[in-house]
Parts: sequence; structure tokens; C-alpha cells
Amino acid sequence: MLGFEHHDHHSCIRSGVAAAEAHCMAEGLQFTPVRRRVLEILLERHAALGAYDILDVLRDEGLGSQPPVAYRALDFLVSNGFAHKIERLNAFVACTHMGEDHNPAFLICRDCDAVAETQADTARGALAKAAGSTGFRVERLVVEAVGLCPRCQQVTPA
Amino acid sequence: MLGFEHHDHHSCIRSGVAAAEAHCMAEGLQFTPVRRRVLEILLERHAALGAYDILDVLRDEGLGSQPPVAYRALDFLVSNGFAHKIERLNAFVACTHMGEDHNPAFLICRDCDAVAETQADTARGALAKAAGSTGFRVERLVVEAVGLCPRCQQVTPA
DNA sequence: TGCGATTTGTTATAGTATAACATATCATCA
DNA sequence: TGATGATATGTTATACTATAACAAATCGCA
Ligand SMILES: [Zn+2]
Ligand SMILES: [Zn+2]
Ligand SMILES: [Zn+2]
Ligand SMILES: [Zn+2]
Repeated sequence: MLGFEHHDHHSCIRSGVAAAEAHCMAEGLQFTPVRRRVLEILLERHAALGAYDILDVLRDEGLGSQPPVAYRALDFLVSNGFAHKIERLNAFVACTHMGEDHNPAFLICRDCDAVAETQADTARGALAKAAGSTGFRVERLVVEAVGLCPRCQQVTPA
Repeated sequence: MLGFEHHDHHSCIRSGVAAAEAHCMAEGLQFTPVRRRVLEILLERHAALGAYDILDVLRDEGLGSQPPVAYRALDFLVSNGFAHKIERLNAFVACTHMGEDHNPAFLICRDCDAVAETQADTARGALAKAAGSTGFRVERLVVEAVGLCPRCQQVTPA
């Protein structure tokens, strides 16, 4: 899991983009400049970004200035598993398990909005079981934990 | 768990309101007409309702006509555990475990927006463990499963 | 009754997201 | 290569969700 710790962020961006590009190539999807750039922005910041934050960057770079441009790119990235939407924040993050089939769960710091992605396999199993007994069929699962990241626990104890 | 099945809805409304009222009495909280009515509306519909849906009802009944009226009542209900917010839908549902300390999880039908509340204890345990290893401290947990309810599986197979 | 705290009323505005349609680009094949 | 249908982008307008700020009313309690 990619958490709150340090890491080689430069290579993390490069490999993320590369994985997405490879996947698009393989699937015949168009990895257009806007889509690529939005993914890069998400990877660069490594945090939850609102659609309008992303749009601001795109606008500065002349890649688009209206909301639909950002939302469409984000829809593409989310649909193809390159990014996730954090419902709690109305924001988006790059996926840290590009291409792998996984059950993402997110740890969201209520102080600094940092987001870490981890796995929710156990949760999915338990939920699917409970749901199954009522006849409900689970298709997607949103798991978002809100709390304090290690960094903010020092600044804001209690 | 209160699922998608039939139940004595009339008594379900009454007991929900009664439980909230009792809790407010015990805690010295003001269970005002607007707050009571919003809880009743949520219990009556037994579905996820947007703040503006609720506001429409309040307006018809002369209980308030501006967004803050609905949002304040909802904040009160959510803060005190009488209702939950469904992040995925930007909507609210009455709690089905009034007063009990619990880890709610929701089963959301993507077709009819019906919502059932169940328990996410296993998920919470697993998440807290995974999070703990990174130093993250979980305070609240959002678990929302999106899929098809029994009813909609018949109408919309596949 | 008086006073501080809480709740409600109201206006205005901020923030998030999509509908609809015109234009441009891409992918393919005749 | 050049036509063509599909996909993606540009743009305008608007819908939906949520909160800030302040005034007025009400409540809880001394
Ligand atoms: Zn990184
Ligand atoms: Zn933090
Ligand atoms: Zn009921
Ligand atoms: Zn349904």
C-alpha cells in the first residue's frame, strides 16, 4: 500500500502514466493529451483534488477551461481504473494499483486531506456475505476511513 | 438488519421517532418540530432523500423554505446518530439502530436508490488494523456498497 | 422577569456536476 | 486518399448541493 510515507515520487509518476498508457494501448483506448495531463496532475499532487482544482491547472496550461473538460477526463480515468473518486471529499486521486483488479479503500486525513489507498478485500467479503443474505448483489464498494494521518496526529493530538 | 423486505412500517416510524425523542430527553437536546418532522420524513420514505427533497416537504407544510433549515435539521440528526449521510448519493437516511453504537454500512440500489443499513464491524476491524500499521488513526468509517436490490434484479437482470 | 445560549428565518453566494449542441479529431476502410 | 462513422473536445447554459452571515425568535434557567 502506498501510504503517507516518503517514496520515489518521480518514478511513481512516471510508472503510473506508463501503466495507464500501456493499458490504453492494449485496450484500444485513446490516451489523449488532456487525459494524460489530468492523470499526471493527480499523480503529482498525490492528494485528493477537486475537479475545479484540476480545471485551474488545465486552464493555466491552455488545455481546457470549462468544467466538462475536467469532468470528462476524470470520468475516463475513473471508468478505466486509473483514478478513484473520494465520495467523502468530492475529489479524485490517482490509483496506486494501476491495472490490477482490486478493492480500494481510502484513509482520509480530516486535517490535511491527505489520502492513502489500501485494500478492502476483507470488507468486501464480509459485506457481500451480509448483502447476499438479503438478496442484494454488490457490484462496487466504497470504503473510506476518516481520521488523522501520522503527521497530523503530532500537530493535532486528541 | 433492516433490509429490503416488508416490515411493519407504521410501527417502524413510531419507534424511530420515540427512540430519538427519548435520547434527546436524556441528553438534554431539543427535539424541535422541524427536527422531528425531518426525521419522520426520512423514516416514512425509508429511502435516501436529498436535502432539497426534504426541503420541498417542509415548504409544503410551512415548516421552512430555505436550504439552511433542512441542512441544519439534517446536521442535528446526523450528529446525534438519528440519521446517516449517504456520501455516494449526497442524500440522507434514517438510522435503523437508533441509540446503539454501531458501524453502519449501506447497500445502495443503483436502480431505485433504495438503501438498506447493515453492519460493517468486520470491515472496521480489518481497516483499523491495516491503517494502524501506517500510523493512521481511524475515527469514522464510510462503507457503501452499490449494486442491485432483490426487487430490481428481477426487472433489470444482468 | 431577565439574560445568555440555542434555534430558526432569510439573503446571498460558494462549490459540484451535467445537459445539450457545435466542432474537431480519430480510426477504418472503400 | 478521401469518405464516413465514432469518439473526443469546445462552449454555453443550467441544475444540483451546501454554507456563510446576520437578524429575529425561542428556549432554559437563574
Ligand atoms: Zn508518489
Ligand atoms: Zn493529515
Ligand atoms: Zn420502515
Ligand atoms: Zn432497487
